[in-house]
Amino acid sequence: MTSPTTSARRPTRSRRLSHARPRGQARRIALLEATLELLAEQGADALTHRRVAEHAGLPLASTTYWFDSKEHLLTEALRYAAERDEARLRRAAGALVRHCDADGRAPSAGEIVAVVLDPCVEGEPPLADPHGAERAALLASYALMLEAARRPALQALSLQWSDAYRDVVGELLARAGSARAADDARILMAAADGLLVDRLATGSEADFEPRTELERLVRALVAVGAPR
Amino acid sequence: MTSPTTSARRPTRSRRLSHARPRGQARRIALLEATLELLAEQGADALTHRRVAEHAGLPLASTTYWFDSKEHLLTEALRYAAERDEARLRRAAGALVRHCDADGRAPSAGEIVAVVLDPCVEGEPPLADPHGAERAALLASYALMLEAARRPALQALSLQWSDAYRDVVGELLARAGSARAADDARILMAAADGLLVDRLATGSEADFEPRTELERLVRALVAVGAPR
DNA sequence: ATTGATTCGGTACGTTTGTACCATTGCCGT
DNA sequence: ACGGCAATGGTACAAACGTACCGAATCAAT
Repeated sequence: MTSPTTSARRPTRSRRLSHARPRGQARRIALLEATLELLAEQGADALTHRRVAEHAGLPLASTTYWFDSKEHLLTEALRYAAERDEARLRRAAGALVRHCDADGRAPSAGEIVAVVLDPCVEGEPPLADPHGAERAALLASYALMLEAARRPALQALSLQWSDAYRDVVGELLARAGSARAADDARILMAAADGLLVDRLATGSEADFEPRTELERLVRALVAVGAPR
Repeated sequence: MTSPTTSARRPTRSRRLSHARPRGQARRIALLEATLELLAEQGADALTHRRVAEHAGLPLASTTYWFDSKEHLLTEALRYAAERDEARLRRAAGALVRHCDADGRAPSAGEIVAVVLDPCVEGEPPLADPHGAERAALLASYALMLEAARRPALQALSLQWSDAYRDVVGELLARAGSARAADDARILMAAADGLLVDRLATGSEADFEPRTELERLVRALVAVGAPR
């Protein structure tokens, strides 16, 4: 395990001083990302200080230096994931709106779905990068929801995340002609979450395509308008 | 290290286990239910042999007697939850179909949604707490999905669960006039899961009503029919 | 009543866990 | 050059962990 070769390999100064390891605040970020990746790859019960540190290539004590406790580490990791994903969503939606405004047209169902699914379907092959950052973020976000279901401290964070999606996607749906944009956005996001989780959980990555199913849903919602 | 067989045994001479601790196979079930409740209340990382045993009111060694390992216990608990929920779904759907056949009419959107949401509004005998039962079953099923996302052994179980829902709900939607019942069922189940998780995660139990939102969705899907 | 198999439950053991401690190191204003 | 303070990282430790062990209790069939 340990290599007590104290005399054989003296730590060369150049190697130590170069940023082979992140230092300072960058180390904090590295620990957060290691936490998210571990959460997605191994599950919540595999999250330990030692595994996080090893996965980040950092010493054990760095985890307790930058985070008060294991719970604090998990909370901050989920906040980090939420903030990053919300920023991504607003960026993607803003780009779409500007693009449509320039053309003087409404966003299509396909474009709206593309914004929603942006982190999940970069390229078509989902198997190409099964342990990638997108999958990690996705699984981490669902792990957050389950944690938040029983931990009030996380519910505010989860609510903010959910509201952001409904706000942004609702704006897009309104432009597409939805008569009840906020409600439709909630349904669309719920369906997207459900489809993606089902896809991950069943491993049936070739049986159906979330994108086409969701486009059908958007068209149905917009076409039907408000009931009564 | 094989666990005791789960094959059917002849009934013991009398139901004498009223006041005493459960014994035999009943003890196995008690451990499974304790596992599910603990999973919902405390999360996956709080699942330990000692906590499960204590929650079931049984000695520590009973957990390793009836289940080879902690992983085996978790797997069997999720299988138990899936089988029970699938049976409940088929029972509820069958009752609705018979009722509609007797009246010579199609099931309404509200009735279909009621079948889907049935576990959330009706307490079941094995889980005691009327309000906790829905949460426990729901959270356990979502925990299963996340576990299955990274554990192939659970994907078959998760796939069977998902297929059962699509099969049963698809039949109901077809009767209601859906032109693409299987696809619509997938969307409806995904939306239901997403809405319920969002409700649990954000704690916004008064902000919206999944039932009315899902009825809107069903009407939209049925009305729009097959595109192209 | 005796027997053999199953079930029960107390206990023990080696490992892993979260976290605390503290000497050392790098950075920066003086 | 040199203090100081933040950051680093090796180590320590009690508690909790999964699991193994084995005598006692219970049951079905003789």
